[in-house]
Amino acid sequence: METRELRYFVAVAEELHFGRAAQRLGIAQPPLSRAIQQLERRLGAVLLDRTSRTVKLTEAGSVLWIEGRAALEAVDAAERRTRRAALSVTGRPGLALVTKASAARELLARLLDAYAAEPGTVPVEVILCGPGEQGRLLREGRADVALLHRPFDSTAGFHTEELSTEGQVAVLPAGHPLTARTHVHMADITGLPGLPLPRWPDPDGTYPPGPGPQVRDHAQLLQLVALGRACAVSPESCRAQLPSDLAAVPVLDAPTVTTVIAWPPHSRSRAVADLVRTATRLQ
Amino acid sequence: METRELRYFVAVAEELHFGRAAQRLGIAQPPLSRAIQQLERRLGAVLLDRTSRTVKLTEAGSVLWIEGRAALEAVDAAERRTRRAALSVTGRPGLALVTKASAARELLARLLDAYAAEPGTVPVEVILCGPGEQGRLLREGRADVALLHRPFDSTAGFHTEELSTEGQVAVLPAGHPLTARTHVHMADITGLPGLPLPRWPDPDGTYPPGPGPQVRDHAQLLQLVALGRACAVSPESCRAQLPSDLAAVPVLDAPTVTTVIAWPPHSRSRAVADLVRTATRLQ
DNA sequence: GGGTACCGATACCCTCCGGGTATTGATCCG
DNA sequence: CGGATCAATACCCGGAGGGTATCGGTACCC
Repeated sequence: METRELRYFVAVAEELHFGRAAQRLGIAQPPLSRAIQQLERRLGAVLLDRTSRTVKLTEAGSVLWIEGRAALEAVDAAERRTRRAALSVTGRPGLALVTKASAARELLARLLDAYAAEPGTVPVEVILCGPGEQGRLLREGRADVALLHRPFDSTAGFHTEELSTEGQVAVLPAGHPLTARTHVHMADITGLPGLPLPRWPDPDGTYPPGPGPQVRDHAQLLQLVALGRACAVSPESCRAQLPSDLAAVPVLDAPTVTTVIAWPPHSRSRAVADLVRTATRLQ
Repeated sequence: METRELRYFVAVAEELHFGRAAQRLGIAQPPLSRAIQQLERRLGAVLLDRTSRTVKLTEAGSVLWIEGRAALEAVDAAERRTRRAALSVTGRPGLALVTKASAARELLARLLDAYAAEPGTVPVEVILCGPGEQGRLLREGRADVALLHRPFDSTAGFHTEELSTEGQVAVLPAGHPLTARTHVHMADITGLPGLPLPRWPDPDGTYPPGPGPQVRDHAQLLQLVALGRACAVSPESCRAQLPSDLAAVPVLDAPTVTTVIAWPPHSRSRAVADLVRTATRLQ
């Protein structure tokens, strides 16, 4: 199977319309129809149920859609990583590390310092992204390693090593009655009048229904808490970045957050291995 | 990047010889040279250092070799799974489960029974393979789910759920002095005169150096123990399959063995999800 | 040191595959 | 019934991909 055929099929599977799919691919409709027919013949499988009015995926078509998308991602990742590796000979970055913009600031700093101090290391490019995007960047080959936070981020199909675990704290406006307590429980903060927990976007970018304001990153979150419009539950380490108008109280029964370093399972690069080793020896 | 180009490059990267690679690919050498040049031009990266006598991988070439192989595996897996999904409409198997020939016999039986009893299930084809091969079969798309045993099998880049954990026992010829003991430690059995621990093959099929006989599967192992040529450390559940001329003694400090069910991380199939759910609820 | 074997690159030709335009045929809708 | 929509078919063309012959450079050997 050629990647061209796969791209064609994925386009049709997503548009469920040959004309639109062809347009999206930048080709005419007839060659697209032919390519799909040929693919079906070669696979010995009907991928699409089509009348002259509608196009639907068959069982086999659904499988090829999911599996094919993953395969195309792998091909693109291979291409991107190769390009980056080629640049690193002449140009700068040898390794790209991705993490959430708002997390693990101190851990990351220590990691980069420790790694840079090792002999034979390469420059590390740090990519900061929004929550939940690390996995995608890693899969797409835009990064070589990631710092993830369980259970928030999925460790989807990567190798991981645990780096540190921490409890969580409730982040509240300074002066809120609860800030006088030495600790709270989840039950204490889930139903606070006027201070709902915010909603984070799903992986597809939409927000789950519910009360609470929509947030996209940690800065927005803190802003909302400062404004007295929400309260939040965050990993303990966020305390270091907390402005003076916010206060934090440990939440005893909130799930523990584990920071892990993750990388693609087949990675054989010496640089990735070194960085992971450095990270696990940090503590 | 087309899979054809990738296959060509991987062949050259593995042979380090254009002639042999071309032969392996079933084409002539000149078109292969051209294809690689074209790939290098498109990527803007030198992949191979070549003189008229030798061919070596560059840094970027190594990256593309590793990443490209993984990508090709993903493409092949997509193709195979699609073919199987198409067959399952007309023909038999809807789901392929792979496990070691010698392990989890009882657990597997219970799982298959429980799954078959659920509504809306599909036929499950059971594939038995040698130790350490499950991951490969899963990656290649020859199977949809696998039963693995940590820490022996790598859970490489899959999603997993733990099913059960068990201790390990030393398997010895019946009548051996140690069989009188209620338990032993690793130290008791590592240096037994005439009863070395056998050697298992590495993933590449070669055996690590050392004393101990070479074994490829559990049957060979038991055979060797029965012959008084080796002793073994195996998961407790193997006791049920132990012939009368062998005896088992718990090893207190041997690593615990965890049976996990594993599947490709992007799998969206209802059948896989059902099977996993059934498995986790087994206990 | 020249001859030779080896090996990747180049030159050149040819075929067929992938893409384009024009049209058909089927289905739904007013 | 007529028009609109959409996938399939018919037909043509250009170029990408493959083959053969040959070149040019390097190591080896008598």
